[in-house]
Amino acid sequence: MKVYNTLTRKKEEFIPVEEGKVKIYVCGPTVYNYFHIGNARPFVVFDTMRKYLEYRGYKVKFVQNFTDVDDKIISRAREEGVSAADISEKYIEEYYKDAAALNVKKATVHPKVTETMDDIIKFVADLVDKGFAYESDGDIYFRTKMFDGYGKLSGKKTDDLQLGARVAVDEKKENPLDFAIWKARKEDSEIAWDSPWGMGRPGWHIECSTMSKKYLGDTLDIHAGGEDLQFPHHENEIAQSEAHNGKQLAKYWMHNGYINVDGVKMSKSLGNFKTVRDLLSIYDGEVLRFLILSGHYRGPIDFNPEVLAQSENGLKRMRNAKSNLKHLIATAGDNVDASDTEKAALDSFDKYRKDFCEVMDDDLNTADAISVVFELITAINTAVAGGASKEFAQGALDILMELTTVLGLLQQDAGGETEAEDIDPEIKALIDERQAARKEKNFARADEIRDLLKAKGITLKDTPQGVQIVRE
RNA sequence: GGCGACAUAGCCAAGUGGUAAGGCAGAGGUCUGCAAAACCUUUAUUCCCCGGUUCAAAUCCGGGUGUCGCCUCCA
Repeated sequence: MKVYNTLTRKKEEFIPVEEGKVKIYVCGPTVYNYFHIGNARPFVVFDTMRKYLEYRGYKVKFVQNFTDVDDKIISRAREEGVSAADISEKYIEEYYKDAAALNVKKATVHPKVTETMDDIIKFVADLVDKGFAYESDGDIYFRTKMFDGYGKLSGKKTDDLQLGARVAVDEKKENPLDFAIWKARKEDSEIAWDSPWGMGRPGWHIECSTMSKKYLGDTLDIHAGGEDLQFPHHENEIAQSEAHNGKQLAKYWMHNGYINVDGVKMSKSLGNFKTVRDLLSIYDGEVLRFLILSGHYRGPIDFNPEVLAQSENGLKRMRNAKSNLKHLIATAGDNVDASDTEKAALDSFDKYRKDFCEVMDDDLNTADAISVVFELITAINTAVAGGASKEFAQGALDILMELTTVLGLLQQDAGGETEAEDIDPEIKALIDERQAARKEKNFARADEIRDLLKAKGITLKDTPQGVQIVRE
């Protein structure tokens, strides 16, 4: 597999540090609110990376943190008159709900900053001991000019950075580029931990350095996140970790592009965001996932109702294929074994498996992978046009599900074939009545019943194999 | 000011030297009592513009235009 490595600005062959195993760290959310669709992008993209690597037989250890101490959490807690922990715990729970709706699997470990505090303090103390950090009025700052590689990820040269352009230069620092790794408490009511430098809390960047080291060791295979984290967050992580450990932090750095609104980046500060929670009341999670995966992860996605509708319709085509196959299986009756033609068709589907892997191997080209799935679906639908044996329909369903599962699509049983015994007797009676009416060519009554059930979210499709029942 | 990304049909989108995938929407057709689903046909002489290299360029090189991003917290 090839992946684009931000560190080298090139696609490189992916070779894990340890054969057969992959260690991934993805920067997780700061839990002070529901996450928005822009935040969701890295969750979905790197979850897909993980699923694909697992599909290819790698053992993946996937770590995604929760930043549960932060200015925003503190101020939110203050506004609501509750503790910081109340806020962070609530939104961690909400994270899990929304992530599940997007078919994002839980990480192997979801560490929290508050539970890693001893390690963080030790990490900071080590950096001070080594001379890479210094105390100033209770704060600890990282001495960027001590670290030779500073700027190697973002491609920034320290001389070119326009200092103080957007934020006032802090005279507590030796150098304006230095960044806080420990912040002294400003008032007694603020949440704080005891440290050799007094009561305080960690800076943002140090958390990820400590948590990734704690759970994944000195060198990870893949460190990932949104491209806005490249600088300063990831640059600072490299500086801290490599200064501390003397080893390369990550072999591969992967960054996803933004989700835009009217061509402008969606962000909390601009206020032009849509939370996943709100979107889920209109679209189901797989539609959002489909949208995110329908473009290459490094490119931008413009977010608007039209692309959502397109994703919804595209996903519907996939769901129809699944549901039609299930209906064929359920109604196959005596037609059990595949014919020779069907066997040959089934064998030919292996082409799509190969194509799928080929495009995914090329820097996780999920857009092409989706295209391959559509090509498979066309092939299946064509083969199945005059009915199919149970064996064939099952074989076709298996490969369809094999590929879509890697993408995290078609996992929710929306629009599936409903088994006869699952149907409410009242509805079953109506369906039977409609079939009888159709036989007598009483189409007015038949259509009336169909409309009635449609209003209840049950769609009836008359197929050569009998009536197919689809729930919305 | 420094650094970087992007520009392909009505829309979304893949494609880094060999003559434009796939999806959505639209049009026509097949099937159907009608629907639905599905299948078939159709929709870019052309890939922001201008030069250049090459037998051959959306793809490489040079120049330009436009949009966006990072340099504060941000996925």
